[in-house]
Amino acid sequence: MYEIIAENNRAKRGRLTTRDGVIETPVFMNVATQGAIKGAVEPRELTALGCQVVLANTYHLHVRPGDGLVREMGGLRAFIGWDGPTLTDSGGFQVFSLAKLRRVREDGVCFASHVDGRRLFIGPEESAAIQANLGSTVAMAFDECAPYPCERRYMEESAARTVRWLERHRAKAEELSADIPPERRQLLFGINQGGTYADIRAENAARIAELGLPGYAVGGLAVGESAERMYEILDVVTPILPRDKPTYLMGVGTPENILEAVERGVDFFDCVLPARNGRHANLYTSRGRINMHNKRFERDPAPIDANCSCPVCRTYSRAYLRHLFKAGEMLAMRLAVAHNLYFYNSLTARIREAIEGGVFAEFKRETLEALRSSDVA
RNA sequence: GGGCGGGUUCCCGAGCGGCCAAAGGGAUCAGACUGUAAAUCUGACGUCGACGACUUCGAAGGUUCGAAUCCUUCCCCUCCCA
Repeated sequence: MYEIIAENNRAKRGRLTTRDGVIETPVFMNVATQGAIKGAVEPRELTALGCQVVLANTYHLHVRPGDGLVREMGGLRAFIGWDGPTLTDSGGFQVFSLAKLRRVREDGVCFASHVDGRRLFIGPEESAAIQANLGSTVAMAFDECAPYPCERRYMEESAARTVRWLERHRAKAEELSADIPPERRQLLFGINQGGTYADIRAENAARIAELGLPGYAVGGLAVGESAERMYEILDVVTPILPRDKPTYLMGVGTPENILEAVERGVDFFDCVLPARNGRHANLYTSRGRINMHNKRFERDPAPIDANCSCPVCRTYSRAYLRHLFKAGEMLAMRLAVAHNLYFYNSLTARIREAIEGGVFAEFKRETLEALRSSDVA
């Protein structure tokens, strides 16, 4: 059940109560595609890093170790040792990221496994069944994340097909959960598509909004178009999607993107950036991103971010982090990813506070200004 | 003392008469990364007033139109024999 606790213009401060726990929004979900945060941060450490929701992937867990196995092990949460809510992406993103290994058809998508090349088919029914086995708190509808740029005709077809898939996905999910009491059922979020075509987006959003789903996502953004274009699309779409349901901007984004999207009414986010950038020695600070490989940190005794109170910043210096990266120590990534996740989780926590306090606009302006200051030395 | 092999740009290591400022690694210095086929990828890496010029391949001479590559001497190093 989703309730709006506070609003600043279009920005929402919400709360989604699920069978697996409460999610305070805006929220940043921490990405654990294969049931693990890349960079070796343990699931049990995530709470201390401010994480509320762990995101995993349908395609990847289906390929390995197999969703049947996860079910046998008690479901995703028991399997990975995470108590809180989870969300599984449907495999729709792999239609985009594994474009060379798949073929899209009306009934679904044929993949050649990226692991061993074996053929596998995922359509809305398969995705629903896999996610039911995984037992995630929130399941995402199986969609096609179309590339950018994308021809208008293809985008029209693709978005329309994704709507048909959504209807099938919902029917299959209902069938699979027939025996489960309503309050124990997995939530299904529909996904808006349409690329950068405002009219396709708008029509698509109106269509899926009618379905009365417990949440809606905006997909297919941040795939190459400019940030400005992305904001324009959000301006078109978020007013059409039901405001009394959570809105999830998939795969986004930078701290700046998140602030801009919250302002436009988005309350769920996820992104690989904090983990990937962490592994690549790029650390977030309140005054912009820094590259820990840089020579200027060689003898820097300061923490990554003087304004950060994460476990890493409370203990270790930039000089030590830089040394760990230079030496290729695994600990470098672990610490860097932990810090970056904390940064993102804490950013959304501060956004929630700001909206509650009615000062989101000022908070956004000041935060953006600081992020752009690059005054990190 | 005799013999073999060898000394290449920060390191390792190709090259063995022109296509060589010199392969390939590493190190170093930068950069990218947005529902993760990513602990990955890209660029720079002798000097300079740089689509060109200049100085390099242990040292010094020499052969040649032209040498890191051939010859001579010298200086180091490895290994083998005394």
